[in-house]
Amino acid sequence: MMAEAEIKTASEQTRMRLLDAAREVFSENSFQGATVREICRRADANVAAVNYHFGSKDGLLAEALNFAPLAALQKANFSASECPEIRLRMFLRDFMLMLLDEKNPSSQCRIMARELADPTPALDKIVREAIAPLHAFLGKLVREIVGEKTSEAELRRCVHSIVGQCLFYRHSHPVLQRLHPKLRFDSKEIQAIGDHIAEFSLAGIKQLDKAQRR
Amino acid sequence: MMAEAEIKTASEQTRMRLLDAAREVFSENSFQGATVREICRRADANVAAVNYHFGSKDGLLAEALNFAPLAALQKANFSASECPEIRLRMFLRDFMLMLLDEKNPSSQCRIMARELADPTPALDKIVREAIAPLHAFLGKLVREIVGEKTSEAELRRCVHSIVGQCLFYRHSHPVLQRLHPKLRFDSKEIQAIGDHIAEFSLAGIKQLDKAQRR
DNA sequence: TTTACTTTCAAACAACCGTTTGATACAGTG
DNA sequence: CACTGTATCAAACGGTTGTTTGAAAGTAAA
Repeated sequence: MMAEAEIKTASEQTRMRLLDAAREVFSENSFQGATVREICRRADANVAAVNYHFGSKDGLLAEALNFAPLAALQKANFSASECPEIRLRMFLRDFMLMLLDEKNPSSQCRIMARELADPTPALDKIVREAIAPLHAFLGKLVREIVGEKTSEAELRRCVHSIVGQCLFYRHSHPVLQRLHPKLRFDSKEIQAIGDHIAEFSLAGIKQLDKAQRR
Repeated sequence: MMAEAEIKTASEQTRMRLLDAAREVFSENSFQGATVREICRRADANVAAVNYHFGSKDGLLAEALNFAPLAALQKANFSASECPEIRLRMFLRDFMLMLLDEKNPSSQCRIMARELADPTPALDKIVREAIAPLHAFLGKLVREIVGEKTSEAELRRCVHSIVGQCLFYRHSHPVLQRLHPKLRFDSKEIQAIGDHIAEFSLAGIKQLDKAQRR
């Protein structure tokens, strides 16, 4: 019954190897493009292992998703005592590192970004557990910056503008590589991108605030 | 040898039916998700027709792409005599209509947006003929607004911010439907989105200009 | 009509997909 | 030891994919 947390049975080890491989492959290919055979190859497991442990390819994806890191980011940010402008800046830095840094292990966000375009049976879970909380979090943050007068529709569009800028770099990565072959997305460049999005968005948000008073 | 432009041979008619159906199916599904059989079914053609007329599924996609409407938009905008701020506003309205309006026939932009995420043999053509010119066009427009002092890197990030906001609504359409089920993307809402992106971005651009002078 | 060429079509092809099967090895318990 | 449920494995299954084939139909000039 696994007394020690470190010592896992052989079965649990292959389960974890499968989950790791799945996160890798699903973040590199689309759901249709990712194959069970490739996942099992990387996990050094038999093709039947996926169906044995997770029931199906869908089930594997659902279990591979874990948005705890994203939630932790929001929680930490929420309890920070800084002003909302600085908190937005901080969050965007961390979020972009999570989205773009290859060394960052939380490829779940990359899967999430990928699955936006064509829906998967797992999309409902992604929306419920990751996207909806993220939009709510950003909505509150923006609300702190703009006044109460701003309508819900305009607030929502601001959140969309912020998220859209962030996801662009992930979605369009293959394109950006061809447009600007010399550009490297090291952690310094990623931070610069995060800062740019923060400044750009703060100006956009405050302009809306001003237009309201006019 | 086809004297009249309107009267086409039977062969050319099926070619066009195939291209129309291909644009439909490719804009609804990913490249991997779209099947040759479905395209031929909608075009009332035999399965072999695709390979006979276009060589392969790749070739069909390549020929189905036609970015003339997008280029026309840029050209018309470029020769307008308005100030750059208003031209940006105008362009974003038209561009969002092209991206989101189901009644808009130029589904090529929808295919383009779709293909950003996972590359296809046609991606090189898309980048060359559509994305690179689009970024160059927006780059010039933004350059007219900000001064000459702004660095190329920052200018590029502004373009990315604008394009990112636009593409977000196309990419995340399935997600937005679940987040805000009541929201309908009729042409009025699309124009409001375009205007929001314009205002939001203009503030972001000008803030960058001010930060420069500081 | 005969001839030559183009276009369509049903059928089949080879490759790959997710999933299932049944045998086999292996653990832990009595 | 035997027994039992779990985990792995090679192999196969049924289905779908893009593509090819070879015959049939259509077209147009000689």
